Amino acid sequence: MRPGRVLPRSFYERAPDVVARELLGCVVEAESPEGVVAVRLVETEAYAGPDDAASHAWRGPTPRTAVMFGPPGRSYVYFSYGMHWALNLVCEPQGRAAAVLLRAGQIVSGVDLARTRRRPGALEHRLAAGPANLAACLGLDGTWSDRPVTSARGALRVRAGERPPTGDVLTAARVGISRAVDVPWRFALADDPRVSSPRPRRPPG
DNA sequence: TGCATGATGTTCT
DNA sequence: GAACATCATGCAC
Repeated sequence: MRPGRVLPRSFYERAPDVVARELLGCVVEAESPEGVVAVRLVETEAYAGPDDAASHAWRGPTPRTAVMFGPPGRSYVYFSYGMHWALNLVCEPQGRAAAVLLRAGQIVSGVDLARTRRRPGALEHRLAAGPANLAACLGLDGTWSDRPVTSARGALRVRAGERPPTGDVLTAARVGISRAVDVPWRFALADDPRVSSPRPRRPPG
């Protein structure tokens, strides 16, 4: 796969559902002293600001969520359930909170390193299935939060990928939340085994 | 194949 | 004190 250009800040300066959908097929790269792991995204979710009851930013900025209110094109890495990290990309102009949660992807580079960070015998299509697994493959923790992802020289960056056909993008309700459960802001590539469960279905028609 | 459960820190009520 | 943008395991069917 020919590596695409690093996505510019303007890409993220839009509504989170638009960014989430267009991120499918793009490649996230995390570079550390151990090496580089690259993941082609197959599943994302959009989260908005104070209007979205499922969003961390719903009740306004806190020390944890301040990043979401900052400039777009930066990382928001949060710790959840006492043991997992998850990677988000901040969207919308500065002052408006929104982010895209990266839920699952295909390892396209650094598979061995990713497997070392997960489980020795892990199957490829399970390595980065789920937001915590994805972050683990990339070797992320809280120190990776609030970093730009728009610089080709940065340790964390996102490259343009092959745009999937519109008919291959599934839309569904978000997973693992208890508020605003009907908002269809989960996006995934159809028929990709790495999409975390429950698998979304093709829209009717 | 599918559900109940434990691990465990940060945030909010 | 409870909830939470989770995952792997174990056991029932």
